[in-house]
Amino acid sequence: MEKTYNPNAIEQAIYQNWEDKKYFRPSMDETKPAFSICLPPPNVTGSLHMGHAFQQTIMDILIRYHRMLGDNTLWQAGTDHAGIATQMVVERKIAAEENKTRHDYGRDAFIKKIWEWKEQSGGTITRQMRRLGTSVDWDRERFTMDEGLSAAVQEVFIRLYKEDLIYRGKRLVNWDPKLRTAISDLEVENKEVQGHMWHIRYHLADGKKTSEGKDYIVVATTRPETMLGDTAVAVNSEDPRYKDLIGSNIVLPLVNRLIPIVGDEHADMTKGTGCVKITPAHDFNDNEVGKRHSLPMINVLTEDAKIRETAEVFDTNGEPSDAYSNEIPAKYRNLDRYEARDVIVADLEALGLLEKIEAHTLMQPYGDRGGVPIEPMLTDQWYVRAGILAKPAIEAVENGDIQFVPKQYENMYFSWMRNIQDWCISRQLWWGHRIPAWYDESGKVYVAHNEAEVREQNGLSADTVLRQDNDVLDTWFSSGLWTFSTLGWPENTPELKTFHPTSVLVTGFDIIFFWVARMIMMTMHFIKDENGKPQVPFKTVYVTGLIRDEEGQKMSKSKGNVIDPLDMIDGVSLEELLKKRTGNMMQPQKAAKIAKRTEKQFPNGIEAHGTDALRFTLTALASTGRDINWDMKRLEGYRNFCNKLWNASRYVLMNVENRELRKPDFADYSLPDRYIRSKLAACIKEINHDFATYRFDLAATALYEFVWNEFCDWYIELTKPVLWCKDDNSALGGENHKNATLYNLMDILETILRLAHPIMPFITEEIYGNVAPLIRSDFKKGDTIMLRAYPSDSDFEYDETAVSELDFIKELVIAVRNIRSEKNLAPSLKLSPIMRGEADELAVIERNMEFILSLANLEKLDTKVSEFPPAIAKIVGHSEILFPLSGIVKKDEELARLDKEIAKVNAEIERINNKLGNETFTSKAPQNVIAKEQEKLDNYKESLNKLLSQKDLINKL
RNA sequence: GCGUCUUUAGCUCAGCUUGGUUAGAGCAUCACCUUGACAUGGUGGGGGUCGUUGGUUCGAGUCCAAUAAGACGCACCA
Repeated sequence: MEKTYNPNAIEQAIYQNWEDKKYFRPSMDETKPAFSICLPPPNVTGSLHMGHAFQQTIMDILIRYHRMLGDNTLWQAGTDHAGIATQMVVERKIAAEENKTRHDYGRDAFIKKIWEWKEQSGGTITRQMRRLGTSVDWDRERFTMDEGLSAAVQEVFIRLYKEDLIYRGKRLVNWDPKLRTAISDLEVENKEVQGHMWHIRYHLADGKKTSEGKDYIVVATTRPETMLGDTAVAVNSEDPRYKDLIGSNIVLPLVNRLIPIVGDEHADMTKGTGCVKITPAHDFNDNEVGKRHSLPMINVLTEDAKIRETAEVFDTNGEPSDAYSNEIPAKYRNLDRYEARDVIVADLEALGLLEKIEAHTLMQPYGDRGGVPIEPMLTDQWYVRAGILAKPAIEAVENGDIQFVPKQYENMYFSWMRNIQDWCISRQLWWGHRIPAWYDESGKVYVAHNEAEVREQNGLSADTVLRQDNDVLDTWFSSGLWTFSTLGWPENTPELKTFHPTSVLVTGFDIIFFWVARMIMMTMHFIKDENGKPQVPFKTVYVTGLIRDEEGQKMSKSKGNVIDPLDMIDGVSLEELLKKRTGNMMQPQKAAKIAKRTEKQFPNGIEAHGTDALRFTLTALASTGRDINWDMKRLEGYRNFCNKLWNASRYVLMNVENRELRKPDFADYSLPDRYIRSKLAACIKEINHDFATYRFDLAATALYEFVWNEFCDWYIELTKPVLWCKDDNSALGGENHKNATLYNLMDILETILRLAHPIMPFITEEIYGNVAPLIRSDFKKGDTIMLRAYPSDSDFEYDETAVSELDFIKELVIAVRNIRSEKNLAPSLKLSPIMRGEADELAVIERNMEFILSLANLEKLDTKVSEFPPAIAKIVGHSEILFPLSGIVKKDEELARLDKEIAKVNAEIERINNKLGNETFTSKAPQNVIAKEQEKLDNYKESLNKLLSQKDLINKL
């Protein structure tokens, strides 16, 4: 093995080997429990970010752990087709390269172009996943537009339609005028913007007056251009100012449309003027008001949010209507919505109808893809009746069939599911699953698998003209089927039977509504067990926090604070990092600031740390449900940990070189041998428990603590006196002892590697290849650690006596080191202290003398002295270690040290005395607590006595 | 407005479920040490009135209430 750990040199070759050998496939051993995870399919246009790295690390730990437990383990992976995102990527590409739009191509040719792009560039993220070491079954990789998955999507659509759970209707949707498609309210991002509130006078018709004698009322709006579509003004029915006007009419300015005043609870007497203009075709609240009062709806906007040539007038049910003229004043036609706003405001002002303009801060909805304000728009769309599907989905979480970790996310789930709205599933895009619906010339709709089936099922002749719906389905519609469509549904495959329901879903909380909720609804509707009971898609939902930057800010391209996980693995130069962060920006004016901050934070770029260090860091920070503020220093620390493990392994291997190990007699194990076996037993138990309870952070800490603080700091040091012992007749000497300790070193190391493998797959595999063949006869060169058994509680025994004896010896060694440091004694100086104390403790010392002399660097440690010279003393256990060093040490200094110790012990004694003297404590506290306090008190008193007599002794010098 | 979460050492975080040693870890910091696995190292040290206030209790970092600051979700936004 190389002297220094160099992850770059090992990781990629190891992964290639794993993948070539198909180790990631499930065993398909039906006698073993099945364990399966579906990877939340990343967007095919995406690249790996810290959130992916985090979640995939967690998933890979679970998968590797269960695979090593012997479970029949499947990690199902793939990508989704990301309708809008992918279409935009390819549109930009053809615009840049060929100066063409998708319309120049035409639908079929454009879709072909997207497939070409997908073949070439769609694999970025899956290539990156391999660098993380993810053990997904690549042979089963799926894409939501695959033939099989598309068949599932079509089948689901048709069945839901036949069950009347899908319908088509003219409804108000969130419309992205840039992308010219409906988007879901979850793709809408509300941003605070500075706007205005315009107060506009609407004159009353027929000479009516308000109670104050005015011939107009005032409405306030932030979107004056929508007034072209007003079909009423609402006032509250209780409002004394206006209730008498209900039923009378308004003359809508600029348009001269006669519209009614209606009484509706939506109008809040305490807000604004109390009068609200009602535009049912362009506002969600107004739309509700319109329905309550059967108001017509007038659409005045085109699909790119310009004022129309002529308005579309519908009745309250969305049927074309001639209740109002469709004319729009000529000067506003074809103006963009914001131009129209300016012109309309100016015209109102000119007419003296603009009462006032106020500055107003409002939350404006933006499309998160297109980046422009969305517009509520009246369009024909397809909907899923989500309320009906939500019911069993809510129950599944209520009754514990599905559990969220951490639990508080269940509240978020419930609050969303209990107010669920019908789900608009149609999108006006070309890339996606085209809706399997056909229309005849009269507009009648037919739903079936294909046009031929439509004709056959409905007895339509060959010359009946049919045209297919132009729209495609929301990407989430297909990813909502992910857990079962990837397993082969609607075919009844063995995989579906074995791996469904899946075991755990690992995802970010931001996706609970988008995806988790829909997956639960869809799965429970379509997948039933042999008793007809709806199956859940997964039993546990593990929700991760967000990875933020070191200041707690969200990582985003626009903030320029993104750290690419691969840059932490491979390293990156400052130049390269600056290029990544400031190149190709939406807001180039921020580039200078970002560059400055980046230069300050990473003056030398980012060093390579390797995948294992990155994974370990993510694991150590994964306490449940908390956001993580990323800390480079922690990554460095865990890279050092990898190096530590690497070098400890080198030490072990160097010592077993050219040596045949044999399983030792138990009697030949040294005290440290038995001690480390006990600590390992505890560590194994802890880590198994932590994995079972999703406390990956605790598992990582336990491993770190054991490897560094027990194995390296103490045990390895304690093997040196045995391995270097020249005297075959000493207590530690001889071939049997050497063999036992070496075997034990290998035994422990081999187990550590298996224990650590799910978290740090590469370094453990690399070292294991060198270690296992020397000690495990069932492991052949070229085998993998991946498929070895995970360490279990029963592999090692916990020996309490060994632990307490070695703890005592550690305490003794630390006491010597302490004195050296306090008294500024050179580490090379060989000391010869003496012991005074209890027979039991002295016996332990005698039995392990060579370990103590070696670790504490002592000439000798006399336990059989009866006359004690003046000395510096330290309390160890119930004994004292004495350093007869009066010549070197100043009397005053030593007295001061003792006084400090005495004061400390006295403070403790007083504290406990107070406690025990408190009658309410002794009468109410449980016996064992009191006994514990009493024991502590006795120990402190014993220490105090020793310190006092020591002080006496020094004083007499 | 409603709800959830967070607040512990200079920094990043455990500990709170189930109240009971002197509140822990990594990094940073200080001193010493190039000893034959490792300077990406070793040894020893310093550093915290656990956001604030009140309550319950013999006893509160831990339970309860209020409050402050921050994050997030939902609703509202004429």
